[in-house]
Amino acid sequence: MPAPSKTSVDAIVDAGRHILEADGLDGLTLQAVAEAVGVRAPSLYKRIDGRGDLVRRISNEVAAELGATLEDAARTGDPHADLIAMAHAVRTFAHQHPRGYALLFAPLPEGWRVDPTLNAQLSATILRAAGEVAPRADALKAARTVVAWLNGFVSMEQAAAFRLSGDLDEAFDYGIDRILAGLEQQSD
Amino acid sequence: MPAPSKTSVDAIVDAGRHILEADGLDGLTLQAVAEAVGVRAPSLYKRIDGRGDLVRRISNEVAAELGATLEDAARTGDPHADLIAMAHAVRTFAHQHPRGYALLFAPLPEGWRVDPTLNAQLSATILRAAGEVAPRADALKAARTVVAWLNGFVSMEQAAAFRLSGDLDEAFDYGIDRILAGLEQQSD
DNA sequence: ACCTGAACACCGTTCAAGT
DNA sequence: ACCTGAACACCGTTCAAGT
Repeated sequence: MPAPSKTSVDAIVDAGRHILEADGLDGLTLQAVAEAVGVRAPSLYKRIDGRGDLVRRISNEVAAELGATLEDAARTGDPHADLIAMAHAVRTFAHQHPRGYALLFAPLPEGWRVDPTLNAQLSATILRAAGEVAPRADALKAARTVVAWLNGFVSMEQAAAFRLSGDLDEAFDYGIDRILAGLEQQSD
Repeated sequence: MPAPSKTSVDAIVDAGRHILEADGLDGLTLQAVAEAVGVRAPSLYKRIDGRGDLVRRISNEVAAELGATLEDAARTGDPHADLIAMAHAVRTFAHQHPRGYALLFAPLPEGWRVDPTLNAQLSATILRAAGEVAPRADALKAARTVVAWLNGFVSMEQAAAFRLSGDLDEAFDYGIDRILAGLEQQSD
């Protein structure tokens, strides 16, 4: 007599995302997830391959959403304007899903990390625009400069690492403006 | 009959740093630290206030070391050259103490975080140089741009988040060069 | 004064037993 | 086929008991 399913991978990952955002990675226990979806913790192993696998699945979902957000933001066709729009879109996304965003760049154990394919797709949109504001030969380096600054700014903002006062919105706008100016300037 | 001391705060924090670098934050258990210093786990509570307090003390030690490294790197007096030297010094430090460096910017629970005073001291050296390459009124925003990029670059490098190929040393030199160019350029 | 074993409330994970 | 309780090996933390 087969026992009827009480949950699903999707329900588990969704519950996991909510718990992650509410209680942080430490609060994301299999027992909490199990309770949220209405089973006992051991039953989760029928759908997922343990806690690391759950974290990886959550990261993948966040990365896919962030990728879609990025694509949406790059619509004018003007690479300078698109990069600014993408930067703001990423920052807004990070504000809406702080723990999920942090997961994408966290130094997690091997096998917990986001699917490299998703990460590459994420870079592609920025890479394209960066190759148009900077000399094409510098496209990858230019994209890395933008992404490093963007992720660094958002990460520090979330970790409350900007201790001194001062308007962070203004600092963000200043940063992307000055970086684009540097990339657009002809290097000798 | 008083029992003789078998360990000290310094020994505990030092052992903790070694275990952190070797096994990561998850591996930094009080049992592992206790074994390393030759006592049982409950005895640690005579010196430190639990695991969070240990993490905070380790962060503080790392921050102080990084601060000293930064000061050492800024010696030419030329702010442009000093900023480049500081950027390289931070990256080298992060390579030497990857888990400790990550701790400084990790989104840790309240009460685990590094002493704000140390964080501010850390920024001060960069802030001074940034205020000389950019207009003085933009000093704080300029410093934040450099620090965000620097921390973002190093964090992504450590999280293996730069998936595409390409020379990272070259990308690093390119990044600091272009950012300084942007900061030095007169904004209209 | 410091150290210890025992205990408690949690974890993740495995597995035999139920339906 | 899926779910469950029990069990195991770990955690952090508290505390009474030892010296």
